[in-house]
Amino acid sequence: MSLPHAILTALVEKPSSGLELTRRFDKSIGYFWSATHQQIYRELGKLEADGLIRALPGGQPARGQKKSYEVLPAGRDELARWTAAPQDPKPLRDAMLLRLRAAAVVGTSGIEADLRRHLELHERQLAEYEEIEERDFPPGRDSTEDRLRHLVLRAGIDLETFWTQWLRHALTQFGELPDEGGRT
Amino acid sequence: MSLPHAILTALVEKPSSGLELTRRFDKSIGYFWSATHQQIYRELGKLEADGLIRALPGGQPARGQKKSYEVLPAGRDELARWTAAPQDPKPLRDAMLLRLRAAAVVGTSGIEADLRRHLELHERQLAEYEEIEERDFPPGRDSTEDRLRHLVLRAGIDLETFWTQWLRHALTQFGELPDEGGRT
DNA sequence: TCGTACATGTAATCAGTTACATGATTAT
DNA sequence: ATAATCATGTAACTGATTACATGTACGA
Repeated sequence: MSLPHAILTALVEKPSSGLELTRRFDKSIGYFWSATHQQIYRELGKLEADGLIRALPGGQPARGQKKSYEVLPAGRDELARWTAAPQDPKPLRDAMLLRLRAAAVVGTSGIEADLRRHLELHERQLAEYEEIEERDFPPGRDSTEDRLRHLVLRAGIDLETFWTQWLRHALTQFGELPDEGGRT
Repeated sequence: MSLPHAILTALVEKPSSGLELTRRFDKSIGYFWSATHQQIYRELGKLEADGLIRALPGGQPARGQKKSYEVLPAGRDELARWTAAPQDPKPLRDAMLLRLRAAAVVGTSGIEADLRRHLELHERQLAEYEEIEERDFPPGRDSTEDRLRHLVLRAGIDLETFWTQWLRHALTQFGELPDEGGRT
């Protein structure tokens, strides 16, 4: 149940319309909690009905017209409550690891190309994160808020670093492997 | 759409009943693709209807009676097809990172205790993985199948190592932070 | 007036979770 | 007999994804 809180966080940072939120969920917050515009509009409706946010005054009408929201005190309270409440980490769920486990019994043919492709994708993501770090967190002077945001970005950087290293290591194994590991 | 393939992989490794699969999904395969018994029984029904698996001969009847399944050639083919097919990595979705981002705007009070708790949980998981590595992959002699399974376990170990390090780093930051970062 | 980008939404479907129901087997 | 455990399932709900629908504003 984190999507409403992701939206609240984004709206506290800056009041926005649905489409603006959608764009921000394509980067920034979306780097660790993605959402589509359909999810966002639905959730905005619920949050408004629950009295956690409201449409910015300036009476905008219906369809096709921009409608911006801001967080109400109740919304800020709910966000603070959720942030402090204990939550168990979700167990890992990764399809590539599953595919390698499957490859151990049905053969590895075909998977190597996709490992290479994933390596490229993770390298690209890592480069993007590192650009952001250079741009937004120059060495030396992080404010309190910046320090936390930097910490989150560091997690992204370190995770992408892990994946690129692990994928490179995986690919070295493939040079030594027969193309078919399964008993077909 | 990976659950059926996780089950196929488990059943190729060893024909099993629903409950046996459930137990194996609490460890082993479940370490990177978890599933509850409800999901598993539902999926076993679908896989049987689709002709990818079948109940082991020895005419078992209905409720309360054990019923084991094995993978049919069509199931093995489908698993090989899925393993080789390109799939995009799913974007990261992590509630703890979101909570820290939220903490940057509504204050950090309360979250530190949960960071410590997460650190303990990840340390425990890491220790468990390392035991498995020692027990199942002694240095030197990995077969082809073992090499792939070891690779997957390494990913688990390295990921847990990352989390423990990152959480420790995060906690050092908290010593220097005021309890309230938000403008209440 | 036509196409394109902006902007907000609905509907259907799918995957995962939670709560509950039912029967068989075994030990006390 | 009865309680605990093994074993298989149903039902309801929630969250996420995919496809589609509708309307506005603006430039060519």
